[in-house]
Amino acid sequence: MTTRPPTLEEVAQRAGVSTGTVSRVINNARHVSDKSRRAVEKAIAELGYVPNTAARSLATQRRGAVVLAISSDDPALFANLFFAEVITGVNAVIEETDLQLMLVLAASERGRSRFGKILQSRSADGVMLLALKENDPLSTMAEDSGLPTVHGGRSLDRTPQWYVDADNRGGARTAVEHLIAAGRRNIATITGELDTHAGQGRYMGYREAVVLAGLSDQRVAHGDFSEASGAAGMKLLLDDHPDLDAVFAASDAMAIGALDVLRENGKRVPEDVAVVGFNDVVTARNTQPALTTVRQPIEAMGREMTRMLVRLLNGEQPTSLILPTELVLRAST
Amino acid sequence: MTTRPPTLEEVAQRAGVSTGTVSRVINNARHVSDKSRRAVEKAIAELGYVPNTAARSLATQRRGAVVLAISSDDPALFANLFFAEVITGVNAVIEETDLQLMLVLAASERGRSRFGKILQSRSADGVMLLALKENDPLSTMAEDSGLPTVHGGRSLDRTPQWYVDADNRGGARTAVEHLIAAGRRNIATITGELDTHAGQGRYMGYREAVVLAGLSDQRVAHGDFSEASGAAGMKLLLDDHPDLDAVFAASDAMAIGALDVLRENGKRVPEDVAVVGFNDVVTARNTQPALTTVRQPIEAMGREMTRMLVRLLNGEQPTSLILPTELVLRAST
DNA sequence: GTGAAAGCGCTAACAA
DNA sequence: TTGTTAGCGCTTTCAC
Repeated sequence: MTTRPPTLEEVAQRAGVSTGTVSRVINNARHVSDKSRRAVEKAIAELGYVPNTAARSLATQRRGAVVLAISSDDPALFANLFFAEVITGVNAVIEETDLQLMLVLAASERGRSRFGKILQSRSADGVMLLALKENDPLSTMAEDSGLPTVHGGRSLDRTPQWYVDADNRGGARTAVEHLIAAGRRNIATITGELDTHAGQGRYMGYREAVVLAGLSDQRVAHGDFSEASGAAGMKLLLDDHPDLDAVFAASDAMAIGALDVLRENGKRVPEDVAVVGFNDVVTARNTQPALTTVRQPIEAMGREMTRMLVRLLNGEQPTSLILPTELVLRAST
Repeated sequence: MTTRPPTLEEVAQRAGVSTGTVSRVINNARHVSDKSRRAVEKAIAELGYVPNTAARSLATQRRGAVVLAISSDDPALFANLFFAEVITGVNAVIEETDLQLMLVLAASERGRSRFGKILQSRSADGVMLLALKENDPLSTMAEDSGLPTVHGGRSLDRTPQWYVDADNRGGARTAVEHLIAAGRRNIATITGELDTHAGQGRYMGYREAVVLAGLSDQRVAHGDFSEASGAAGMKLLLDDHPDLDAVFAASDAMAIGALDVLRENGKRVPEDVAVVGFNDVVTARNTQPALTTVRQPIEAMGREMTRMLVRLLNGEQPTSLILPTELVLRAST
């Protein structure tokens, strides 16, 4: 059944021209007469010719593929949603090109070494890296490989040359300013991991907003983005600052944990305490009450990362990007 | 900077053997003396040699890659979660092999034609298909291509040769039997789209359970898996069968819609009406009350699909699989 | 057990 | 504008 696909040479014979001409038509180079072009196109259509990608790669030294590497040890749900959205964005741009998308989930040691192999064997022309953790080994590997690399997000230690990130700081600031505008004065925050750029940025955004408004920035609990840490943080805050009237949580998961604790402690949301989260994953809509949150342009990040990489592959100079976030108002504020 | 990677020939020179021998070592064929083998391995290590995949593909006529194609027009959230989990499972098995994973999200016409190109140009050795819709064009394309193809899920019209599916019928039956065991007698269902295998199977499971218990299977509303259709279905059921004391919804989203309507109508869950969903996506845990649901082994589906494809590529005969589901008990029943 | 050499299907440089 | 041909880096016969 599986009959060998036609080769370029067969197309040439059928069209009555040389392989060089066929190749020129396919890669639509100049210097081809209309006559030959038409003959070749006819032959291609008749034979159902499709170029052999391996042969082409070997000849051109280009792979026609890019890899999206995701390094995730994170709590499954958030990470899943996040990467699904990123992939959707990436795919949208990839579809407009002739590139193919290779996916590497490099959580394990094994995954990392596979990623290394791909880089070394030049199986891909470029890489997009979604390193949700700091100091990710993948980042160094990609750099060492010399392949064009675009990062999603930044680390604290060093800013990659090409990256797309969400405006964590601005988003947090806007969220807290919203609380202030709504008349809240004793605003607390539950931070994410402060050794991440996102965690740091969101904390800075909080401080900026409260300090600029002449309010105290001392109502702080430190979490790690997880629901449990949000609950724990909320308990601490309630103990230490019983006067608080608003909480900005650096993730929706933490906000959800905080909501639970507030409910247990008989605090009404938003009457007694307003709550804002960050992310807008599914859950935000289904909490009680629905959670006001800062929406990140996750799909757009995927799109822009891909556009950036494509530019890089074309030899153009792209610009790193910080994408704006959006405050989504719901019942919790 | 980007210096050309070492070739097999260079390894051969360094090791003082022929390229043939190096190749034999790399593909660990027999007929290599320990001496040569060691020399070659040393040279490989020293040079940091990694085979050029394009050249290898050209020579072997194998691509060393499989494609996971997802055809999704579905409501973003569920589809995202679903495919993220599948991908995780797929990746886990892929990591154990030398295969590379290509991802094609073929929602648009463009995506479909890209998929076709991949098949025709033999850029992949096999394909995994996650066609969330029935009668998906991708399915036909894959079949026509003659490439080994494994399906996730089945369609109603025809059962693919190789597939992995969840036990929709059994899961539904178990869920409803649970309701019966809990003393419910007037059990309703909100079905999913009945032109899908999953929708049909879950409906059948419901009927099986109630009929076998000597109860009525007439409390039925038809939905389309979406939250809105769940709400609509629940309204109809409440009108037509005010005596109902339990609802089995064929998706969590519909269950959530149903919960809202029940609340609006002053029905207590689970006191007045017990509710069971199907799927166990994130939201299920955060509903009020938390939703009892049938959990599908989504990640396992990804894993098993991949194992099946790998077997096919190895020329073995796999067996199509129906994976068991699990009832997750929470507060809503 | 090993080496030599003929491809795999395409591109690109050079000649014509 | 077109044809010819030498690779691209690997695998795999076939001799030895």
